[in-house]
Amino acid sequence: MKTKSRPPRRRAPPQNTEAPPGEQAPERPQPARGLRSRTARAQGARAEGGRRRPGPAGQAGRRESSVQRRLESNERERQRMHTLNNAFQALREVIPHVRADKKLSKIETLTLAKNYIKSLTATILTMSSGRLPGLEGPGPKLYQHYQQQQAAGAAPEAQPEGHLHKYSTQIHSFREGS
DNA sequence: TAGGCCATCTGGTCCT
DNA sequence: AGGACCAGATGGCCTA
Repeated sequence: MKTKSRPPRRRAPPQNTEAPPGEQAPERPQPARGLRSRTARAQGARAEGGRRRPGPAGQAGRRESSVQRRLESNERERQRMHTLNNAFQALREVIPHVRADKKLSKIETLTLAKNYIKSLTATILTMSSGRLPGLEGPGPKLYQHYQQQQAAGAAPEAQPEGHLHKYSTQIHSFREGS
């Protein structure tokens, strides 16, 4: 895995939607000076060939309403992906990791989150099944759930210390930018 | 320059 | 029927 410290890339509003300019999402940044927007680039790419080239029915003969539906669908898909990316960003912000200057990739975020959750679970289990006699509620249930997971053959390395070690190792590997 | 990561478009499928 | 979801394709940006 490579180290990345690049600034967030700018996204541009769609160039080809029928929506009036006033309806552009305000949070959408303008394209960097001198750069074509992604939408424009994609449209260019479509014109240049590849899978996105309109089929025979889609060139001059495609009905206006069909084109309109496609544009609306594109916009919804864009919004959906923005929502997904916002969720990724929110997740990044609650996962402790060493290099705050380095933005975690999506796969790194998911992997780190998974192991972070496992390490927290292991920590809670250690506390609830051990030295906290007064603890009632989630502790024993959590422990039962954990044992069931183990019995179901979850992760072979799934020992409480193992999760913490794995998470810690992962953090360090990110620190070194590997 | 290669490889990783990403945004976007697109068509198919699922769901309400 | 229409929207949500998904995965493939594509090309740009960035770093090593």
